[in-house]
Parts: sequence; structure tokens; C-alpha cells
Amino acid sequence: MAFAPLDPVLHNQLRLAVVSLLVGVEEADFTFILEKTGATRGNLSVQLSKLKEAGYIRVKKTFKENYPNTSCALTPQGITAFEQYVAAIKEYLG
Amino acid sequence: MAFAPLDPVLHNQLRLAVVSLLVGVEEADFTFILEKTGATRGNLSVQLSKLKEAGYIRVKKTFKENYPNTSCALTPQGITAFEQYVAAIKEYLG
DNA sequence: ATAAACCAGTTTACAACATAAACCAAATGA
DNA sequence: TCATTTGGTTTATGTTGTAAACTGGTTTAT
Repeated sequence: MAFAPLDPVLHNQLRLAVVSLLVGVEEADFTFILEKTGATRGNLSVQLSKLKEAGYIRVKKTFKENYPNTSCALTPQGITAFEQYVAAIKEYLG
Repeated sequence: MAFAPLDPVLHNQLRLAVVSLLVGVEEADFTFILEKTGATRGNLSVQLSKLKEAGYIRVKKTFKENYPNTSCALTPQGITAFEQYVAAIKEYLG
């Protein structure tokens, strides 16, 4: 059985939710993620930074209809990490 | 929709591993859990306390062949919590 | 009998983390 | 023009996770 280590970047509720979302849509902006996850803006900002720092997402900042717009997408590394996390945690779930 | 909250007591690698183990064997002592999880003794001690405090395990301290022996088992609440955690996190895993 | 090594844990100290609150800057509305 | 809204970021603070240090006793060796 062995209990494979769980990637600490992904083993966090909000970061996992973000990545889970991105796996589905392949591109999402800040506000969309905010609504889907129910997070606060501050927390989301911090966790997106961490995902970016880990190389799991890329963040594209532009302006959309005069407003700043932060758009996120998974990187290949992010996809791989998520798949590995899923495989790893399943060992814990019986 | 999705992203049900993840029980913070169980959303921890070592505590989850412990509960996962206990679901299987229905009684295990400190050293056994230590070996199966690869944790340090200090960390295991702390996390067992938290599981106990949460009411998820019961801890029985006895002596076995002259040495102190700490034996753990899941409580019904622990079983329920684990089942709920499993159901919740599956929503994140796609 | 004493010392050294070992067993089975607990306590503690500190770094890392998670999060809400406070803040910032530009855009729009009254 | 003054306030409110949008779209975030930074900061402050409490919470967690963990290794190191410690306790209390046992076995082995001398």
C-alpha cells in the first residue's frame, strides 16, 4: 500500500479546487474561479501565486473591457502533478 | 455544486494515512502505525492526539511485555468522517 | 551494580501555511 | 466630485506541521 507522498502544493483545498476547475475548462479568469470556489479574493490571489510559482499554472494579465483581467490555465506540469496527486490520494481512500 | 468542504482533521497526510490504516485493520498499535506510515514518533504522537480529540479514534494505553503500548481504533464517528471525506474529495478528482 | 543502549512515547519550539482584513488603483455612477 | 464598484494585491495574525529534545522506564553488557 505504501501511502505515497501527497504533493503539498496540491494538498490544499483551494489550490486543489482551482486545479480541478482548470482541468475541466482549460482557461478561466479570476472572477470565474472566485465564484466557483467561493474563496475570498485575497486567498485566491495568494493561492494562484503559489500555483504559478510551482509552475502548475500560467497567469495572463490583460485588460478586458477596461478592467484588469487575470486569466489562468494549467501548464503541462500542472496536469501531470494533478494526475499524480489523484493517483496518490486514491491509495488513501480505500 | 462541487467542492464540498474537506474535513480539516482528515485533510492531512499523516492523519489520513492513520485513519485509512485503521479502516482496514480495526485495531493497531503505535509502532505498527509508525512503520506503515513512515512517520516520526513525535509527529505520530501529535496526530493521534488530534484524531482522538476529534473523536475519530479511541486510544487504549496498556503495557505489553513490560513496555507501554498504545493501541488505536476508529470510532463510529471516525468511520463516518472518513466516508464523508472520501466522498467529498472525489468531487475534486474528476 | 553501574553504565550504555534501547523502547515507547510526549512535549516543545519554531518554521511554514492559510486566511481574512486592510489596502490600492482605475472605472463608473450619482 | 464624491462615492461605489471592479479586480485584484499585500499584510497581519492565528493555525498547523514537524523535528528535536525530553521523559520514564527496560534490557544488555561489564
